[in-house]
Amino acid sequence: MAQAKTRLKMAENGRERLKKRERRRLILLELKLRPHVRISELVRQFNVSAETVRRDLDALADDGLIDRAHGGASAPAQGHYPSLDERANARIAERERIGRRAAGLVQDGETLMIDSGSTTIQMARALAWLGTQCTVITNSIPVAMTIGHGAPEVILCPGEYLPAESATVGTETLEFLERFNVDRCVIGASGLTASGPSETVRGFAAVKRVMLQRATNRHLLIDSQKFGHKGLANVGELADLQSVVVDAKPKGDLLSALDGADVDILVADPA
Amino acid sequence: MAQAKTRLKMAENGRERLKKRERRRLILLELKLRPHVRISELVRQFNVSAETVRRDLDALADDGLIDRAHGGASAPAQGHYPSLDERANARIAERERIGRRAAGLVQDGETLMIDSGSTTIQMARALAWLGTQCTVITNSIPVAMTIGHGAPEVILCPGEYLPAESATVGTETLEFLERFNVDRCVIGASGLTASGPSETVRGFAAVKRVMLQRATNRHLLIDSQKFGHKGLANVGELADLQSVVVDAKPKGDLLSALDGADVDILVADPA
DNA sequence: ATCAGATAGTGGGATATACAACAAAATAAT
DNA sequence: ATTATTTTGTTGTATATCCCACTATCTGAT
Repeated sequence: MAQAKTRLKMAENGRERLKKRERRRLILLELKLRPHVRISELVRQFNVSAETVRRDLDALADDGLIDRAHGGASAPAQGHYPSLDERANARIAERERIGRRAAGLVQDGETLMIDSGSTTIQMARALAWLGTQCTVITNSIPVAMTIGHGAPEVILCPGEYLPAESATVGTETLEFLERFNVDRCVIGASGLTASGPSETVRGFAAVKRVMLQRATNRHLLIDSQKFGHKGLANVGELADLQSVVVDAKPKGDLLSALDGADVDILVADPA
Repeated sequence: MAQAKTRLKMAENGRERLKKRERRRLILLELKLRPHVRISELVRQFNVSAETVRRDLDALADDGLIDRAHGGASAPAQGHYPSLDERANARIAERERIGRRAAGLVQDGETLMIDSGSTTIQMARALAWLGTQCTVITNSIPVAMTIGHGAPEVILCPGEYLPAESATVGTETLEFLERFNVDRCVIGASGLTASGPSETVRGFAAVKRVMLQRATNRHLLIDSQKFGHKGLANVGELADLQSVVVDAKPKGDLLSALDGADVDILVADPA
């Protein structure tokens, strides 16, 4: 009969489609939670043909919202990391060396604070790999998750969650850290000059400062590419550090300043 | 000549293999940076056969270090929840309905506590999608990360990090929660009977209890499959709840007990 | 040096996915 | 109601991946 007239009242807010939109919304939502979805999964989930899902994924990929893969799609690289060309790979290798060197400093039974940052994550991996029996306090979720799979115990700091950095910051973080005294702290930085380490993300400088205050041994992990570079906020002075762990020995001003401040320079073993 | 004996001393600490290990280490490294790698990429990168890469990926997947996909592999869902086998997939639809229903209860400007668990993650997704302007306190890292991409502000609880559940527990968590008073709390549970909700994971029951104490409105999100099931530790009584959000209305004992305790039963809209 | 175990490569058949063109169905517009 | 447009499903073929068994190579140990 003529009952088709009583259809949904969609015309109001525009000429947009519904089913397609809904599917694609769910796909994006799914990829916020899991890094990868397969076409075959989505076919079952939506009860549509594989071609339809394929078209959805292609459309979303064209908009740059997802990364397409054979048989599925994944969330766009979360952190804005440089693609894996030669130099990026090389730098990762150096950070890993730094991390491994720093992890070697940690003894069984120690307590330590670990800062957020890509270099400290590498150290966390090394620490998990070594299986050092220690207790780690961190405001970095990747560090917590990495170490969580290894032997050490992990305590996560509270605070406001920063999605871009996957870490917590703010007064809650600072207050929490101030309740502890640890054997060691390990921090990263955006830059290192003769006047000390500095950081671009503003809330992070305060976290690093508190960690430095609360630890007996204080280490800065930093890539040699950051020598001479200056971030927005100063973390502290060189004298606040006990040692810097680097992939290459600094030169000139920075070297003499480090020597003058009595900071140990630990160069990671090559390869 | 016979000088091959003086080969590289790669194996640092023991009788472990080298080439295979190195490849797999690099694969894991790659997946820390990007969410997905394809077998064809790795074949080019390592100059090995596809079959070898496939074996690497299968081995890593067996160890739970990566998620396998057709043609490649992806990083394990940051904080891997109980694996999503066929049945888990089927229940996702219902959990999402529950989550959406619960998210609809939240008004702009409210403060709320959200528990850990797969159902509450679904609610977090709905909340992020709705863009409700609220402040969320949670001990669940997936919840924090999901909401972090949306409008709401997120405060993460401190505490001991449980890798299996990707959440924090312990006295630090409880103390932290006790410092707040919120408009709403949303908890999950392993089971629900006439004597109240219960939980299997050890430290979680205490967290849920504190959340219930600190909130004006108290909601339990639970899948109808868990009706009648009983976990290890009791979270509280039915009377501690203000409402339960479910995908299907309970029956029998449970229904009358809920009515008797004056608990609202909110059934999620189908489809 | 020889041998045993582990590791990597090769080939073939089975399966899954990609791609393109077209048909069917649903929806919007007239 | 009819047409136009969009969306989805289907079919067929090409390509990629998977899986299995087997062979070749490497490594470490006796």
